Amino acid sequence: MSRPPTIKDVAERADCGIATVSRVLNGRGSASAQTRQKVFAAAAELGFEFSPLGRSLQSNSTRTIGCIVPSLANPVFAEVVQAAQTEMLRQDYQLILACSDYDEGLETKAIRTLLSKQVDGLIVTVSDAQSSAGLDLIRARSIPCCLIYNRPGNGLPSWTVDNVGAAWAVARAFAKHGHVHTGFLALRFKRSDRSRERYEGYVAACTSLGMSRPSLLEIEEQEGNLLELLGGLLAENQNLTGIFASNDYLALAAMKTARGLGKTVPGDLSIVGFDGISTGLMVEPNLATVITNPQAIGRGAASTVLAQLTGAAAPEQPDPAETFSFRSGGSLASPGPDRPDDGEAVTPPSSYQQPRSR
Amino acid sequence: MSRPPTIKDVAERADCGIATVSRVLNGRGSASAQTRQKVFAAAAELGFEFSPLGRSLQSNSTRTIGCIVPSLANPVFAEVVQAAQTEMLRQDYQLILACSDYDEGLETKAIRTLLSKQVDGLIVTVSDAQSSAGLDLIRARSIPCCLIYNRPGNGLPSWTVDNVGAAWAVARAFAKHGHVHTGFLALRFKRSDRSRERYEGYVAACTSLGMSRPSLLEIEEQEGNLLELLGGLLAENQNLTGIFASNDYLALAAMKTARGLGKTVPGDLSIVGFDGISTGLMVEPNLATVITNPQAIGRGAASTVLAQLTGAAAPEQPDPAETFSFRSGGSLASPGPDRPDDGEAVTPPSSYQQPRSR
DNA sequence: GTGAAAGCGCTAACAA
DNA sequence: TTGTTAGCGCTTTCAC
Repeated sequence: MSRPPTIKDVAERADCGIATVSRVLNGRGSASAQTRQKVFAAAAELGFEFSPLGRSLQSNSTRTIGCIVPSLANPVFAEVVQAAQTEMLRQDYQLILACSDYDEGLETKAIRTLLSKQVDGLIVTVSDAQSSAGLDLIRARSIPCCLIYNRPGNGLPSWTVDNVGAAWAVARAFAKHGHVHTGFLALRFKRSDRSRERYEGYVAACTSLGMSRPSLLEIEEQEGNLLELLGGLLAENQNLTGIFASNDYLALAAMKTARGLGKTVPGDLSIVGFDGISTGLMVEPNLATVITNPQAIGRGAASTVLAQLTGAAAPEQPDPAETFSFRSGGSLASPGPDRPDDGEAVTPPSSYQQPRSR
Repeated sequence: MSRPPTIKDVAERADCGIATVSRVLNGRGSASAQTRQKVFAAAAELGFEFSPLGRSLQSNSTRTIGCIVPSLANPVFAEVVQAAQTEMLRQDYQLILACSDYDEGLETKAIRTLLSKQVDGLIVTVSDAQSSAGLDLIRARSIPCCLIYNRPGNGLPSWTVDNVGAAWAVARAFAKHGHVHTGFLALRFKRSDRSRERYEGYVAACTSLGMSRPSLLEIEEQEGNLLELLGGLLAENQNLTGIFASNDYLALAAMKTARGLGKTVPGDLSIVGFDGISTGLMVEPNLATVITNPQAIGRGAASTVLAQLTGAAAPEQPDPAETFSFRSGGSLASPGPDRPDDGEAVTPPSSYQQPRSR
């Protein structure tokens, strides 16, 4: 099979000029019924398709959107990316993916690379939206861009979760169950402004609600020995009756670790996660957590960028209160002797929430 | 900020021809030291970068690889994609992602789209490599392509897991523990040749090992009510003492469901998964499973495609026996009264296996 | 209604 | 050593 036919081949076969082919096939300008016929026939016979390359060079647009997330190993980002990709495809845009591995340097490098690749827009999560060199590059080129999971700002829109509101919901849940001394468990705290936002919101909420200031249980890096590190942390913080983990995976790990230390969950230690990944429902007891909707975020961010490109109206973002809902679960109960949770949701489920599928 | 400078701008500023700029900046051909100096200076001052578009049009290559997987919601694919992306980036290639959602039609459509986008190569998982229309398109254009998780064949290489070997390992583990009546649990069985391969291998192994022919517990589709569907299946198959699930997520769901039916795991029902996702270690009891290495597969597939592009030697694939290892766990024990597993691995861990990170 | 021609940014062949 | 030129596939004036 030789190389794909070009507009020239079609013109030759239809016995007309290339401009005519372009016009006919693009439905622009005029052409006699007969010419149209011939051109369509020729194109069909040759199996002709426009080369996006020639077009891009000409139009200076690639119908391509760059997407940068820290890691697909985090199912939340995996879902976001997939949803974004699906939405772009609907509008005939392609998604170029890059992972920053939670590294600010790689982040900036990836942005630079994608920009030089002439992407028409970007969807990005950075570790710190306020101080990101990469975002500066984007703004300098004034290319459509939408953040995800970052705080909006500096002129860039963002689809995210109301971290502070969610942290308050968690604090209220702990308070309601009579917890006083709780901790906030985070991985790579320094590299994630969303994690910090959750923490700060949580601190504010706890103190406001009359609980003691939550301890910060921080895990720096690698996780080969995540369980060991966690074991150390939990052992050092025996006074805590509850832990709010900055994501579900950590929460599950904490449950596991607590068990390993001979503690019962929720009897000796209550645990609440964040994200609402479906595995949280597979464990015993069920994981209490903050449910978010990565699909809506991915779809929304994609629409936002595409809207800027096409001049369409930007999609409306949901009310912050609708960006999450609290799910109670067996992992949260009153401290002391085991007592099952009453199952009452603190935040009512909203229509924004949708069943997860895989 | 105006549009990025072109080679012409540089030539003007360096007071020379555009060809000279091209030569100097690309390090091809010769140029006097002085000219070189001027060109470099001009390029630097202008912040010039080659436009990949012009280059592509010229060279007929986009430095872009398409990647199609069923879904990123499956952490195995998420890891594969990320690993592939990382490897491509190392060689300055971009990764365009598309998800087929386990739909053969979308699969073909995605392949068609990416081909028309002029990707230089493809990394693909199809639902059935033997009968895929999309793969035919790829072969027709003779574009470098590497399958993942599919059986190699029809001239296309594939990085995958030795599904049959792994199924045998699982069967041997069940046999060793004295199980006779077991079942194979699969989701979307019809749409996944890898799932079928695991099943067929498992059937062969069980019968060879003197166990009864395993039942096929099949779940068609959606999972909104996955747990309910599973409940039904398990209830209908009370005679089984063991279940081999075609992936870990299903395995975890089965554990949950079994508990819901008042069964103990592994006392009343032993469960073995497939994939080795890290969450399997967070549950109680630990999930016995087949550990695979998606990262190696993603990296390998990427290298394989890139090698074809650059003419480098294709990376060597690991011995099939090294593509997986069996991990024993608390979810597998002898049927009857609870008896803890002895923890002995059936397949020795190999250097091919690496710690998962997220 | 239609085609010739310029030009998008680049590389490579060919002259000079 | 260097510049000129001809495309790569396409869109878009602008004459005809």
